[in-house]
Amino acid sequence: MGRAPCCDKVNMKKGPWSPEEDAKLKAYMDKNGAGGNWLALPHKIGMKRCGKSCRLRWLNYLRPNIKHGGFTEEENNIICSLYISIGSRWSIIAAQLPGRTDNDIKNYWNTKLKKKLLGKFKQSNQNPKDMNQIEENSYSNTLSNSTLERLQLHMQLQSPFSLYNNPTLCPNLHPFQDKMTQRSMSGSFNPMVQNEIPFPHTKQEKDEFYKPTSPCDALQESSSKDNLVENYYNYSSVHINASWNNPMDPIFLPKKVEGEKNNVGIQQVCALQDELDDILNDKTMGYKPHEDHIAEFDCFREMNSSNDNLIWWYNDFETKSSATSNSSGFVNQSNYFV
DNA sequence: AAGCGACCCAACCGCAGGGAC
DNA sequence: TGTCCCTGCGGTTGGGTCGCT
Repeated sequence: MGRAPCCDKVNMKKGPWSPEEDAKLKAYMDKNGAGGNWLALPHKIGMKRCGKSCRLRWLNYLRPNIKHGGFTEEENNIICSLYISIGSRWSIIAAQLPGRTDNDIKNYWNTKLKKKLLGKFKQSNQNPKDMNQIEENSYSNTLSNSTLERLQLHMQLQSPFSLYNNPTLCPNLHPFQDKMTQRSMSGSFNPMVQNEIPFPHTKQEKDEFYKPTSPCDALQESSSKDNLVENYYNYSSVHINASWNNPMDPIFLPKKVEGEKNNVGIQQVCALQDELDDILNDKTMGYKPHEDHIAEFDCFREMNSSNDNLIWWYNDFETKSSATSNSSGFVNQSNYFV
């Protein structure tokens, strides 16, 4: 027994909306709103449309203050940052971009941004044999396309010119995150162990975490600690769902390169957390990146600046593959945590 | 001018979650 | 507590458009 359809699909009109339908829906919505029942709405206004279709049309097209196309550099950066951090949570990403809909951002990402950032890599025919090996790799096959894309972007951002590797541009870590970063650099950090996930667990850690470190934090300190805890865990749940409950998720994988003093992967994740934390908790009254931030965090220029970047992913696999006798870079990396 | 493929984006679909009963 | 219904979300589809040959 399948779920009953949301409406009578036989008599429902599908496909593009006519100007008359738009006008009808808009007039009703302007006057009455959906009234909490989208499914009943088409019947009320005498339209042969599914309620879900009406809702979608309203939210994505007819709603006031909707912007279409013309994404700015700032919006590009926000989308990139959030996608790398939380993945395809389009509704969350859209919530940070006033006037943008999740559908719009999703389409924009799939048709423009993703190709700009990843296209060169995928189109390059270098080492096709090795690419096949990557395809056949058992671990990479267990990753979703979204995760693989995030891995590629994540590693792309490890360029020395990337924002998150530039101490003058990278947001300061919260002392708690900094501490966790140091722990990860010292080798004592193991994300396979639940208690190692950088949440404040003990009373001492929680006190340290919530200690004000800036005027903005001090402002938050004035609100109740319960709210802070709730906000932090609400925010954290985004990360848990996105990757932290899956230690194999690439965004969670620190880059382990012999001789590297800083664990860049963890720092990037912490920086993204910090940034996203600000956004989600509205500390910045809306995302307003510094001009230098925008100028330097320019993925596209990075991609175009060096042909070396075209083979960054392959090289990373090579590095890890040669580090041990195991031929699979991914397997090596996953074994690192076991 | 016609054919073809690539690209774009509005719209659809199925699923998950939450609230009401 | 379980079921039903509705909403919201993310993945996918397919028709329109554009550019190349």
